[in-house]
Amino acid sequence: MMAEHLTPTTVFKCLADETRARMTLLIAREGELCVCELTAALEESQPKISRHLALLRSSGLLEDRRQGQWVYYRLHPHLPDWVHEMLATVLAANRNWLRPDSERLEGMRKRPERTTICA
Amino acid sequence: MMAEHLTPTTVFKCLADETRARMTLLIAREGELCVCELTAALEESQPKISRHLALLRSSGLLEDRRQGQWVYYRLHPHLPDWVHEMLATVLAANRNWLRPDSERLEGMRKRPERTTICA
DNA sequence: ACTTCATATGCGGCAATACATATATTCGAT
DNA sequence: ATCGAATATATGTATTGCCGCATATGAAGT
Repeated sequence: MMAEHLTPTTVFKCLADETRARMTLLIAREGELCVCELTAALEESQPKISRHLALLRSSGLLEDRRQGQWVYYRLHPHLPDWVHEMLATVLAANRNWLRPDSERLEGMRKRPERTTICA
Repeated sequence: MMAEHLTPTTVFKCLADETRARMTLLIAREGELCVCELTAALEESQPKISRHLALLRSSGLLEDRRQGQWVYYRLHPHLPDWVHEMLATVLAANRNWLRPDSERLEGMRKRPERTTICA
């Protein structure tokens, strides 16, 4: 169910759940995060995190890549500009709201090291 | 249930319904619209429109004002900046998506004339 | 092959939400 | 006072969405 159409409603539905909003903004902020990092940062169960990630992926908002035993999620590269702008705006104005999550992420130990293959 | 906090999730929940997203963007575009104009523009039943407007109002996204027999809705004046920015971004990039609604609005006859009391 | 760690998914239950229809309310005009 | 237009709400029902739990998949190492 790959959505290249990505209507406003679709995007808003994706972000209308607190877990998904926190995940998405954290990913937008960090660039790329794996499931276990999100599980730790949000302090939610792994199945719950995975569930919401699957929804965000199938909606076309996120893209995943597998590296070893980990699966990393990032914003989908073909995301329309307005979605990026929107996320940036929301992120900039709601740093406090996201702070607990980002702090737990910082404090997380044994974070998987990604081999920076990125160009 | 006036929302002074207006978290990202709250705002996104408001816009996660197609009817509400169309209404809100149309109002953001036009400045102010009454129920009958929205009913005509979206081609939806009056109770449906009214219900969604009530939700948007009680969430703090919209404000209403009564003039004669009509009730006009506009974006709530105390809306945080990021919400305005967000709506502007989405609106600018999705004019086509909103076009059918705005065209029906244009083509509507007997639109109530508002006595421009605005400052 | 077996174990371990990371991630994904099927299922049942529960709560939230949306809808259509019908009925109230409120205002302006007669 | 009464009528009609505009808007709101109430009710019953169907749908959707989220969750927890258990289990399945898949990769890496022994």
